[in-house]
Amino acid sequence: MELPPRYNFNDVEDKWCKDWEEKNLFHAQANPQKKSYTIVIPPPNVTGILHMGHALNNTLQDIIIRYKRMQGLETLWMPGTDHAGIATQNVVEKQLAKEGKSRQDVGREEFLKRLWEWKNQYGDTIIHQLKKLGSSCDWERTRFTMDEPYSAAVKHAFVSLYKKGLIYQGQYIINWCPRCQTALSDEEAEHQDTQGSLYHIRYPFKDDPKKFVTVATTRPETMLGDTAVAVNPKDKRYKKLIGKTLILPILKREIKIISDEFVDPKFGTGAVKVTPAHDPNDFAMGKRHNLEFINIMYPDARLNKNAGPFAELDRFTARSKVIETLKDSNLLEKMEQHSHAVGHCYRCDTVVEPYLSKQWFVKMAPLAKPAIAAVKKGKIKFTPARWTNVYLNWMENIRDWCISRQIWWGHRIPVWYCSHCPEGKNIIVSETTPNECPHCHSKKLKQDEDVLDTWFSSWLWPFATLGWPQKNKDLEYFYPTASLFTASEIIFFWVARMIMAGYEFMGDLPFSDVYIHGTVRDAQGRKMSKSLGNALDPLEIIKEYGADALRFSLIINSGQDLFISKEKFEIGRNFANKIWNASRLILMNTAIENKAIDLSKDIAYDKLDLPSQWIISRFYSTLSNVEKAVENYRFSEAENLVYEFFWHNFCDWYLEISKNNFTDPVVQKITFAILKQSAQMMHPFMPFVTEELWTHLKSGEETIAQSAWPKVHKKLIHSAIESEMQTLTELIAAIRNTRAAWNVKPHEEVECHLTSSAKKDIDLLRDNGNILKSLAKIKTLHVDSHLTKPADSAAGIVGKIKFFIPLGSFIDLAKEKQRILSQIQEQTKMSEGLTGRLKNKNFLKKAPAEVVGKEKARLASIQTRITELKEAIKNLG
RNA sequence: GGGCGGUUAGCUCAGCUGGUUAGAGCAUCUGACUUACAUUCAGAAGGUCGAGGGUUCGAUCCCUUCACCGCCCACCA
Repeated sequence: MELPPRYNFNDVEDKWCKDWEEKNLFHAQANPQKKSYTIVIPPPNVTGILHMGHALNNTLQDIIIRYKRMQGLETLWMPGTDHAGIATQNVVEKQLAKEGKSRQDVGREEFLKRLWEWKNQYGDTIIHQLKKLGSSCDWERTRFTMDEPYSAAVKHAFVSLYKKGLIYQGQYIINWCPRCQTALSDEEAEHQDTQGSLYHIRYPFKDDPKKFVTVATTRPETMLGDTAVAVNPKDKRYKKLIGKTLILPILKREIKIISDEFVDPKFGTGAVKVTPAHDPNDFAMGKRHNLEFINIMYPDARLNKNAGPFAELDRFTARSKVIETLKDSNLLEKMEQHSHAVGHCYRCDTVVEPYLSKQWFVKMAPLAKPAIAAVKKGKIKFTPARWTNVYLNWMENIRDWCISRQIWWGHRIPVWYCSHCPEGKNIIVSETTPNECPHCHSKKLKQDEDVLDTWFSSWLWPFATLGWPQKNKDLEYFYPTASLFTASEIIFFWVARMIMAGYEFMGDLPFSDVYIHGTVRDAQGRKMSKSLGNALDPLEIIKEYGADALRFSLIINSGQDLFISKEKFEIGRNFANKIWNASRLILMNTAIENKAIDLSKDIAYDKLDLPSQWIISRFYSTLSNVEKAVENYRFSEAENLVYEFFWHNFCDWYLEISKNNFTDPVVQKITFAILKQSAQMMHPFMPFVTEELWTHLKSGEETIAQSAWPKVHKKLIHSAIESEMQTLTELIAAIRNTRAAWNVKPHEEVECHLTSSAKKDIDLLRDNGNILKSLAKIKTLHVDSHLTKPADSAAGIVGKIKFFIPLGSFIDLAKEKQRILSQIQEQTKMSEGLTGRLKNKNFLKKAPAEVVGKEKARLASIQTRITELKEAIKNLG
């Protein structure tokens, strides 16, 4: 076999990427003969470039998809990208800015043209990168949230919700990003703790300007929009003042003191300035008390004419000017340090402004109902389970969803206004562009300028990608999907909304399992980000270590949040190399004609020697445990299992033993069959190296990706065999250990005497003498049930087996004595502890008989061991 | 302010219904060019399982208090 000693992953991975795609291997089709297993990819943003989070997310999906595919299910992994409204628009705006232009300069139509150009040029980047990872998506189906059919689905969803009265338009305070100049949903405003100041400002009374009420605020510039001061009706300090008139400083506007339960008497001064147009609470108070709503800002957060002397200033400049002015007129009582959470735009990190504007909203409570019930009933399960509460908590307190965005990249809201009909009656909501007003037949219609929140399209992803609202076979066959893999940040944005959409539009859940994986961080625990410069580029890792290594290393570290540094990828690279070289050894030494070996039929298991029985048993018990682990989403455990089996059972022991017997056709068969099935077992985790090996292991034309997952033969799993072999390996380890302690050169062969009081052991040792001799480098081996310790020999014990290695000139009696003495000490300590426990009446009464029995046996063996050790010391003289 | 998670070897983490001597990888140290692999092999050392209290015959595991770290949610100006 002409395999090179160093596994060349770059070439191999490129080759199979191409091959799989050319064969369109992962294309799924409705097939009533089989059960379906569907995953929809969390669509990365078209602007996205592959980062470690994607790598982890997609590896997880690929593992389970490949696993289920091999298990014979019709697996569909639906890929695609999200148009990512604001994010993408920002990218192209930056491009324009380099030419010194704004989007307004070029106009909507031209700007959209630019966006599409950008999308067509760069939008597939991340798709290509996902392929390099080995993702076995159905690439033929790749979707984009702004594809024509998908857009139709979005419109359909909007219109259908509108018809049910679940979508409404209204003037409310929303989160406004002054840089993006658009509304944001509550989820899109990220709260960051900020050290700010709490300003205490004096508002003088109209009828006694020397007296005043002091209010506290963190945003003093908003005072220019104040239309009242509120106090708690129960607050004794202010009770008498309710209804009095104050003079708003600077603008000299007369405002009233009102009372409202909302006010917390304990915070600040107990008196709150009320700015109904710039604060959500004040907005509510404004409605309750019929206050005036004064908007003091332009959409870019400069102050407008209503701000009087501060008009045209930026909000933060205005803030300091206001403070200065108040100081000058002695109306600033004090400034306190105050830390509070300030909302920031999740796309550009600008401080968001609570801003009064007309927006579209979705009424969420009715949608949440079935989505809550589904999770409570366990129809949808979160893994890890603790996310269930996070989800339920949010859903039970859900607020209406602001879905309109004042940007241009996205699905335009399917609403038209008739310029002839009166306000309020002029709205036309339609899936298709209307020609005329249905009421007055006017043709003067104008479409709503806004587009929909990106998430208003992605919440339809599990079914809109399958052709909804059209009814078709695919939708019927592949929906509901099976599992969804995502990070916790996305639960509210996407997962919760998909569940609601699933029930609302499909009448059924979108998926039954939600797997929430950890965040990938750097070695210091910081999030990976470009600006910090700590981001490891998965593509670089793929180049340097291989995609299999990237995948394997990420997953084996993925118990919770991952702390990743470059060296962590060595484990995967080394393992791939190990697999490669073990295969070389086997392929170089075996001549297998019929490559389809069924270990349960083609081998006389009962006649095999211990190591062969053992490796077969180990393989099937590992396989069975891997299945359990994957089914329960315990991926890192699954990888640990295959790693342990392949490296430390198969390579370290079985292959080492078999090396000497490779001429035996039975050993060849077994070795080959185990390698072949191991490759299959490891394929979901390391698709490339296993696919490459498969070309040498398979009998037909199929790829390993399409091959059938090996069947667990329970009859070939024997714990007795596994424990016998364990005795043997422990004995070998103990002999090696003793040799090392005495500085016996590794290749120097020694004499060894073995004995045991159990006949079983004697048989075991006699049957496997060759193995002992070769692996423990023993020249002459003496096995005897009655044996006295040879002079000048080092001794050791494994279970009931004692071994002696005559060391002649090597031996240092004092040192050996010391060794044995410390062993005696250790054993005595243990036996004392055990004796104490076995004398405890409560223990004997309450502990299960099984445990008591085990402890008794343990004590007995420790005691014999102690006497033996003592004897050994006597023999030393 | 509410909620959740974490604290186990120098580092990163397993330890899945409480029960032998708490495991692995990396790093460290000793030794080995053994013809599959030095991305290797053979060994060693390293832990009062964050602290206190409780439940139990028995606690890394259950309860409780505390400390520190992290995350999420939140309209206290």
